[in-house]
Parts: sequence; C-alpha cells; structure tokens
Amino acid sequence: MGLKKAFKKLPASFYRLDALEVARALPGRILVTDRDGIRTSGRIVEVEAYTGVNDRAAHSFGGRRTPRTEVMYAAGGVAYVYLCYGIHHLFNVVTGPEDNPQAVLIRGIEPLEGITDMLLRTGKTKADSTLTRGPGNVSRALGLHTADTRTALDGDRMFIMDDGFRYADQLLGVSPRIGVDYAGEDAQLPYRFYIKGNPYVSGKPR
DNA sequence: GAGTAGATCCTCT
DNA sequence: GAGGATCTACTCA
Repeated sequence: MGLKKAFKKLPASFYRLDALEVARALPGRILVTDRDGIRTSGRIVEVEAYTGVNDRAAHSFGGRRTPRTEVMYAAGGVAYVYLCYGIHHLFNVVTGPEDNPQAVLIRGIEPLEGITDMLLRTGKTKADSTLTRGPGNVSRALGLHTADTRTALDGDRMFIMDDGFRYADQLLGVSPRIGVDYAGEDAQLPYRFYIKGNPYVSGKPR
C-alpha cells in the first residue's frame, strides 16, 4: 500500500460518539473494505443517523433487543449489516457507548478504488452513478452481507479513513430520513446528511 | 420525466 | 404469517 501519512484510519474511540455526531462527521470520509485480497473504497456522500431507544425508526426503539439487533448494543465501532425486503443488504456503523444502541446507515458513496470489482459484484457493465447510490447498492458494490455484522471497523478488513479532504460547509445538506414513514413524527427528524448535487446521493437532486 | 408494482427472504409476533 | 431503514423496470405522458 502507498503513503500512510496522509490517510488516517478513524480510531475506535470515534465511533463511541453519538450517532448524530458520527453521521455529521462521515460525509467526505473514505469507506474501505478489503476482502479476499480485493480492496474497494469510496468517499461517503450520504448517511442517516438512528439514535436508539427514543427513535421510532431505529430497530432498537424502546430498548428492543433481539438476536438481530443485539449488535447495536455493543460499543460503537462495529458493523451492523442486515437484509431488507429480502433483497438488499444495508450497512450500518454501530455508534455510541456500550448499551446505547445507536447506528449510522451508509446510504451513498462515490467509488474510488476497485471499481472493476464493484462492477463484477453488481453485475453492471458501466460505472455510472447507480453503482453505489442507495444503501442496497453500496453494500453490493463493497461485497458486504449479513455475515459481516460485528466486524470491527478499526481492523484491516473494514475501516473508514480521513484523507484530509473536506467538503465545503454549505454543501452539506440535511433532510428527513428516507423510507421511514412508519415512524410517525420521528420520520420528520432531520437525521439525513448528504452532499448537495453529488450524483451518488439517492433521492431527488437539490 | 413521473408514478407504480414486483421482487424475495429473514426476522419477530 | 406479515412486513420491512430498497431498487429496478416498466408504464404512461
């Protein structure tokens, strides 16, 4: 691998912060997976925060604890991947201290390394903006599935880097989350953070 | 370009 | 046994 200096892997302590703080800090960072010698990475451009027991949209709302959601109660810094609609794998970062079940859903990245492998995994023939737009596509392109739940995010197989790049403050958009209408009033909470105008952000451009 | 239906399977009641 | 933190293709205009 190349120069290490400019690329700083985010430490486990970063993920112990609240989901909202982590979510605000993630756009612009680089998500990397290294599986079977295949390295793929992309710059995060869209995330959503799920703030735990008080958040109707979160799997852990009301302190619900099941075999599936158990990993959300771990200390921040591990992956939570689960299957949605029987088709899509959704990749989350568990955040907050132990027994505070929060998470951040990664919804969109801008591909950087391993684009050829992403095409193979997704079965696409050209690298257009649909390659890694939307949480289902992100997981597919990075080769993530439910078995990757509990993988440490400060290890070698999966991590997030800070390469010093920063989006301008005015490019960071905030909006309600997507697909959580069932959550009542909580569906309106401004917990989605995205880069305005970026083609890898799901939903309508603004 | 906008709206809608169908895919598909694991998890919890 | 129901339903879900979604995506794509197809229709109609």
